[in-house]
Amino acid sequence: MTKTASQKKADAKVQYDAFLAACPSHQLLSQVSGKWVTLVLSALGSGPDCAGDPRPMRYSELGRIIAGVSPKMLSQTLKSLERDGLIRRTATATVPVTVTYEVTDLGLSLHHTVRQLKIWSESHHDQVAAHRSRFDDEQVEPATLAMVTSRR
Amino acid sequence: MTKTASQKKADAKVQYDAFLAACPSHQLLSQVSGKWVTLVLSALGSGPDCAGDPRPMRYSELGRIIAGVSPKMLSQTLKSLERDGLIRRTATATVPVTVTYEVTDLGLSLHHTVRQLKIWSESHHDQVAAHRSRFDDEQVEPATLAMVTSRR
DNA sequence: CAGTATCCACTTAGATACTG
DNA sequence: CAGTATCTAAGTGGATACTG
Repeated sequence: MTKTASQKKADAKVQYDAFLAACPSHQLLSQVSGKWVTLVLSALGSGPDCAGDPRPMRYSELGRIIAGVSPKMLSQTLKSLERDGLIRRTATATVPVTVTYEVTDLGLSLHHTVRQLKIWSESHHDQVAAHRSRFDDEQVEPATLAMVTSRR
Repeated sequence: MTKTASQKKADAKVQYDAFLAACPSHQLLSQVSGKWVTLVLSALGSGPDCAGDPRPMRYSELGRIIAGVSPKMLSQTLKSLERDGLIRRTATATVPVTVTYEVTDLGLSLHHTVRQLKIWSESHHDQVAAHRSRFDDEQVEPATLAMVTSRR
């Protein structure tokens, strides 16, 4: 039995998904674009004020600085960063236990790379916003006309 | 009536979400990390083989090159990129109509910035993978012990 | 203090069918 | 050719309560 067109398509998709999943840059991108990853990385990499030097911080300190993060997301984010060797976790056996996190050299180098993206976005933000509002204005015109004529 | 603790917390969260939503670099990051954005951008910015020069391409050509993309996601991605001024859409009134897309200067500059990230990920991929497998091995040890003892 | 466990709501993407 | 419309499935984040 020969393959149908939809089977071939499905095969191609699987191949492609495998490729995407194996692609290092896509892995990185989806990792880095997690809602809290960059916040943790920049807190740890640039200090609490995001403008200083790298400094180890405790779990609860991160939770305080990164407003709105839930314990779940914080530990999830920290764990995945630690897993990838971007941050280092240190537990000291006091009572209660003290845990600190700090960026590794690897994490710091990623942080610097991501900063470049940040710089791009800040310096081109105006242009993007301008394009966006102009685009939206153009799109709305026909729609509003339709709305006005159809309304009542 | 004074605010309860949970109300204050909710307020803080709203404030924070508004801040995040307004933050240009986070907007960019979530935009760029969309599954198809980088693929479209690199197809348009580096040609079909991802190693050439920028060249205008047609809707169906993009659909063919970017394996696995549905028409819905392709047009959605193209539209948002056009909205932000990163690509330009040109329709020629032939029968049937011909539409081409090409990167703008703005889009090209973003493409180059993202390439830096790609380069980072490719040159550090080994390190990350090494950390990851070592981390996973360490974590599995106690779990396997539990599994072995509990199994049957 | 430093998390884990659970449940729920919501966004997103994919398949599919249809249109100017 | 170049899309749009609709429905559904799945992954993700959030709130909350609990634990060593």
